[in-house]
Amino acid sequence: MKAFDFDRASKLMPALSRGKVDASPCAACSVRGLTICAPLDSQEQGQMAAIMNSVELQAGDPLFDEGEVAGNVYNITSGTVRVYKLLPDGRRQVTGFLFAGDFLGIAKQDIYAFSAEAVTPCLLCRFPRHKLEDLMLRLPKIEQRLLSIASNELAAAQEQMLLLGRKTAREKIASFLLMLAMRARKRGQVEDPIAVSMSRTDIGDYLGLTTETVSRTFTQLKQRGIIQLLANHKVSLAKREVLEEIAGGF
Amino acid sequence: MKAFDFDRASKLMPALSRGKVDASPCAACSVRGLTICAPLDSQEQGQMAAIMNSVELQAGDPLFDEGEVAGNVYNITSGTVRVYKLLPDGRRQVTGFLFAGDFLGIAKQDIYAFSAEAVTPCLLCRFPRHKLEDLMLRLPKIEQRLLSIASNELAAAQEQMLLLGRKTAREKIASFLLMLAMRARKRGQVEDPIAVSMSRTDIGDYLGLTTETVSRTFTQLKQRGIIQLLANHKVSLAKREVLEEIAGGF
DNA sequence: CAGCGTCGTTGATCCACGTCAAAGCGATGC
DNA sequence: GCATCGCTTTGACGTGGATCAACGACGCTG
Repeated sequence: MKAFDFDRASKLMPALSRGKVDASPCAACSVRGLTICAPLDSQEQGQMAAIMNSVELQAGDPLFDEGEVAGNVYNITSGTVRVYKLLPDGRRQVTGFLFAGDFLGIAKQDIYAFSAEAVTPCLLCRFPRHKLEDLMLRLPKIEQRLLSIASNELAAAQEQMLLLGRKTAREKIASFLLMLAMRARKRGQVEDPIAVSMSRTDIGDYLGLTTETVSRTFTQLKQRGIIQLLANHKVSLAKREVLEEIAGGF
Repeated sequence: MKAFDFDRASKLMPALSRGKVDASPCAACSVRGLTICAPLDSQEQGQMAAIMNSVELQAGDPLFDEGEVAGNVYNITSGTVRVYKLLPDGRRQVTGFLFAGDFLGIAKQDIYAFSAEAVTPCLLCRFPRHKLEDLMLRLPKIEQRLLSIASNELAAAQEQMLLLGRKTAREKIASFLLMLAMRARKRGQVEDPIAVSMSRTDIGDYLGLTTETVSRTFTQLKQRGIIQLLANHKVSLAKREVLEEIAGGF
């Protein structure tokens, strides 16, 4: 398990060393309503901003690795992050994709239970855990929000277990596309031609399939006119009802 | 989705209607150290006990169904509970087994995201959610404990996704047996001849396999001398190191 | 202690998906 | 404009686990 390379990270994330943030970085935040900051008033947001640093990542950059001391939590402002676990022989399970507005870093004890990497270029807000915990004592709303986020993630994890354990390849792909559409809608983005920002390999590792099966299943759905594969990794859900029927109870 | 039948439940759970609890039911509780009550002093435990009801279940009894209004949370005192989700055509994914000391009922919004049933006869402590939420405002330790429980469950869920998406049948069974042993140890029970309280079907639905495959894999491990199948659903982990090697990074 | 129902085991066969291999197909750089 | 590289697609083939079908082994009940 490779440790987080802070020197490399500093070069890759210029904002990280700058330290000082803008006067009111949160005022302009487009995902404020979605995330952990949602229940806070502007004075309280200021307290959050005071312990926050901005982080910028290139596609492929690691955020942290499984087993590492969990020093920070993150809020994604833009971009896509993948979260995954590895088996010793290299088999990988992507346990989630995170988008703008999503929160990252809830950890049992003080050790990350998974690794995280940028899928696309990303902007994030980083909070040192111990400072956030101090702040939680004064602002219990944060802790409540965190519990609510954890509950939602738990429900999503159970849905994903149902998918991994009991759905066919076609049902998995259909569920995946609908999940992307649903989450794009939640953060106010267009949800018909959805942007599929991750590779076939990432999708396969998320759904418990190989890239070949993912590719074949996309082709099959395309040939039946259920989806359209467009340029720039966009996918149109031509027959959403059919997709919903295939997904089966997502 | 069948709603929870309260009348039937009342008959099945005599303790439920009794309402009044013993003077200090928690003092004698054998799982106090493991569960949500762990961080509370005896006066605070009294406050918990005041909003608590005892519940007794027979094997197979439902606790609640997915989609139902999440009115209660539970603490398991003894027995085994299964938590699961269904697809419309009846395919089932067991998302977890719960044992003495485990907490049940963290729900996103106010709707259960899964169903729960007794696998064996069970004793539980039941807390009405709204009363527990009131108590949380006065005892933030409870909320912290709940967040900690949720974090642990999240880590376990990710481990299970790795298992479901990327492990072979043999690796799944090995991981499952080691998980049972580990959890038996945590609650202070014997962990070598482990008690396997659930059926092959339950195990299959937990691991994303069929009963036949579960049975064949058990037989295979037995023939290789790695485990022994004893009477009364007990299994001895004859060669635990081999099992750990097979499980691969659990 | 015989009869019955549930659960577990075993065998034969099938198929959805994995594996292996090679050919498109954009992007990027020279 | 053409070589290169990574990603995706497509094809041929193999296989792990599912399915279908008996059969055995308990535990329960009368």
